[in-house]
Amino acid sequence: MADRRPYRRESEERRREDLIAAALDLVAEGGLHAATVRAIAERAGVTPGLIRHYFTSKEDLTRVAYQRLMERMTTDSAAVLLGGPDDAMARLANFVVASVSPPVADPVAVGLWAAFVHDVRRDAAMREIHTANYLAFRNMLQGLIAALPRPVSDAKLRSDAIACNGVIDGLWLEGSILPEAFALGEIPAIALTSVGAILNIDLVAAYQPDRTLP
Amino acid sequence: MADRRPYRRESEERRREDLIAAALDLVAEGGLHAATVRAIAERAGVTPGLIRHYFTSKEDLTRVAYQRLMERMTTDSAAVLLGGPDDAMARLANFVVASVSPPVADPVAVGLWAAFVHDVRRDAAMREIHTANYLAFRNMLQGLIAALPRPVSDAKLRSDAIACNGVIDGLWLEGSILPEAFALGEIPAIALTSVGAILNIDLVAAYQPDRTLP
DNA sequence: GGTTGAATTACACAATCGTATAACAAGAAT
DNA sequence: ATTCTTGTTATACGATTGTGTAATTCAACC
Repeated sequence: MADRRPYRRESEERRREDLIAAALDLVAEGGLHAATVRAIAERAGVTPGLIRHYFTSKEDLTRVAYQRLMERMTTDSAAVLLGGPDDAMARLANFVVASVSPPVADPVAVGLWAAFVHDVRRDAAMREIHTANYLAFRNMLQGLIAALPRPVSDAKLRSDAIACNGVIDGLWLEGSILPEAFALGEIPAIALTSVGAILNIDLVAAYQPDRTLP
Repeated sequence: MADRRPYRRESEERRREDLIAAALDLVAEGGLHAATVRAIAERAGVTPGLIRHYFTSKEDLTRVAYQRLMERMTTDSAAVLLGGPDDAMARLANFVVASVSPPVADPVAVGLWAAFVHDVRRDAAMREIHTANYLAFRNMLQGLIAALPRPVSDAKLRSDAIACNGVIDGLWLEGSILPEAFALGEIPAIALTSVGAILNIDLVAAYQPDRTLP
């Protein structure tokens, strides 16, 4: 008998995590069609058969990977809130800037996200994942807006959140797809001005960049 | 010998157009991976081999199809300007609404557009097509903004255009991907309010819906 | 320290992919 | 009518796809 490939047993969580990460890496690099079962397995350091041991199908893996991606993007945007200033306007300003700056705004991230858009339209499970994460992000934004010292109706609060989310998403998209079309810091500055204009507050003045770094 | 499939000879333009349309249809329906050479040929009513007669490769066909798609989207947005009102604010308002309404804003169109995003990042020719069409749209918007009766600097004009384009794109995206998450007419209304807030004008009042229809 | 269960590898299979090349046939030219 | 050009079909090929199943080997358990 020829020598069989040696291997180590790992926990289910670890293996699933590795496979998900490998899948996302490959989609980011080469699009959905580059994330083949064999390529994912190789990237994760296992053999192709193992994928079907942890996921019922490739479609299953795809769904889980998308969920992980969306989680990560929301988390990265929210990270700036931890340890930041307490002032409501400053918190909102920091959140807005973080949402259109790396690592959230990033060419690779956009390509990654776009790869799943069609599946979201077509697959009900994917759409559910998308809706939940989209609303989570928007509600987080709405919470920040609601904390501002200005009285508004619930209806206005909702449309303000949708509008601000729109600017953020749009600028995130354009700045990420065509980074060379904008000057350094131009997109974050425009984001602050626009969101401020929509909410009728001076967000630019409220912005407090992270000073923990030298 | 068995009967060979009968066929008619067509002009080069007609055949190329049919193949491009078939490719876009299939991408819209089933994503990039559904647009195989065989499926495109069948949809266009020809046999697979003919594709390689009109396009040097499938990649070639893909690029041409993307160019056609982008053209169509810009054209659809601009169509509302023809035969519309002369007032600068009304023209801008109508353009904004058209950009976030069907047929520009549409689940199929978004899926279609997203399918190409990754290729845009990776392929230089695709990126060139994207940049040209993105700037064409933004410049059209900037022209409408510049026509407003308000004095602004060139720099402000540019950032205003980028900001307004951002809101439009973001709302276009969200409204198209999750149409059921918004009330009828909610997205256009928010678009008018937001763009108006950014430019500090009352766009809602300026909006003049098409009255040529009964 | 065997024994056992399950994680992992290995292999096979049918389907489908893009591409290359040769055979045919439709319609214009002569 | 016959020839010629070339648009079009037909067919083949190797590579790659997702998946199903059997063979193995690791690591925990008694």
